[in-house]
Amino acid sequence: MSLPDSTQYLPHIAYDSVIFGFSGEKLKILLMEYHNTGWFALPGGFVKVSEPLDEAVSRGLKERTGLDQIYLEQFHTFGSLERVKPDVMRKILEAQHSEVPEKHWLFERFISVGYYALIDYTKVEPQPDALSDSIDWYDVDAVPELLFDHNFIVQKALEHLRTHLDQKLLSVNLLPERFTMKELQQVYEAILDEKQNRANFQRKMLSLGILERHEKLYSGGSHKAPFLYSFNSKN
Amino acid sequence: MSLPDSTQYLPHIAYDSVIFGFSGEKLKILLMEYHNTGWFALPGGFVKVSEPLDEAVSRGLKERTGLDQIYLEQFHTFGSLERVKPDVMRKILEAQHSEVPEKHWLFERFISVGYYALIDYTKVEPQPDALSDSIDWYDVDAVPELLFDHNFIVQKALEHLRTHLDQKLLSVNLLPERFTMKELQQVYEAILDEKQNRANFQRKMLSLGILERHEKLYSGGSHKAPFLYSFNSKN
DNA sequence: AATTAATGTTTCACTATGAAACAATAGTAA
DNA sequence: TTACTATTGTTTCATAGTGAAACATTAATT
Repeated sequence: MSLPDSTQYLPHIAYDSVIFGFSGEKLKILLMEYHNTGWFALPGGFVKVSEPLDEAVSRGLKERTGLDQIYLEQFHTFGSLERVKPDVMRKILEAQHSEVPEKHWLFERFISVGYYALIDYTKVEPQPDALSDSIDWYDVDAVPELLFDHNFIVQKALEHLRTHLDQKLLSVNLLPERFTMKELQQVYEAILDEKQNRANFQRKMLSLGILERHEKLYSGGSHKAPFLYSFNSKN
Repeated sequence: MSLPDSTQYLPHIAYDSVIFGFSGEKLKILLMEYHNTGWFALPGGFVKVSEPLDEAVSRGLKERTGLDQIYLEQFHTFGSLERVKPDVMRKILEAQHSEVPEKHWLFERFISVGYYALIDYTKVEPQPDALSDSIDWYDVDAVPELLFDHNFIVQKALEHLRTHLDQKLLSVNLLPERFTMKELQQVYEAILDEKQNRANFQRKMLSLGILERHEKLYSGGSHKAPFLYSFNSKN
């Protein structure tokens, strides 16, 4: 495999994406592990010379998750000098390329635009990219040490997600088409990292007028069966 | 005057700043007018090769306003293709340089990071930069047509400011050290673009526990004198 | 001393919210 | 059939917050 071509991409500009999913219990993010290094990092990429920034991120996300039409939000752009670590980048390339030149555009300074994505965990088959061994889900409360400033980026993404959870009804994107009230509450609790009162949560959600109630879900348990809901597409 | 040097700055990366001030009645922003073109744009600039992004913006702001230690917030990064207009950039340069080369780094595609600043209107003597004739205050509800996507950038900055007004107590930065409750209310009304109820506004502000009450301000009017307040520095 | 205009405060109805109790129900077991 | 259990759906009640209006205070003027 050859090194990425410097003429195809804008130099100095990258993006990193924090891809959130909900396992049914915990909030998780996708992390990559680089070949032969044991190093973890966020999935990211570069912007083609004639490609909108947003589209570059969508493209990368599609490659990594197979999903199209994902909920994507830009939250911050990272441009400190501490994040510049050409040696690390060199080691990553050397771990799988026999011939790495002295100078290369990937060793220069990058300013990175942070995006987060919310996806239906059940629909994804994570795909590693050329540089990485594996890509997998990790609990947000057990993220390993990441390269560059990526732990900081994850933290910022979480903050942004929390503060905008309500106004944007973000939970839509983390659940399957139909879900129970309990599942919805669990998403909220996972994101906000705090318990919600069951009765009040239900009242609040129903009062928003964005939920449509469907048939009951008979799970086989010896207790009342919950209704299934979907988000009202009119909103 | 010579053209800016391509080796000194990161190519393809710019910033634009929406600088808000409060006149005592209206919310205003600083706009530049380019030499010999009649064109208006946001003040912006480029990032030096070894300079943190945030610092580049602070530096530009200091040059434009003379102020240090300004409240600055990054709100969005703009990377569409529509914003790429090399012809416009060429005309701006040609309007004051006799010799403009066919190729120049300023004519290439730029991704721009948007910041907004909140400053004390009374403390500023706006300073034009090399490319601009003048820099002046304009009411946010009467912004002229701007170059590139700058009208869109202003709109996004306003949205961000509005949604974060309360949580970050942003009004601090738009007022002088001591101010009346009425002035504080006027800042809120100017930013939110809607009237606030006087009694409730006062109650809410006082209940936050962030205001310190000082002596009264005797303006000479034949009516009760208002107290002066300052923001409690403990917060 | 009366008047005026702006500011400071209180009241009251109404809504929102947190905690708890109550009601309904799908399955299990007697 | 009938109790029993676990979970979900709903109601109640006390409390806090909010919007609109009225009331109270006061600096200057007449």
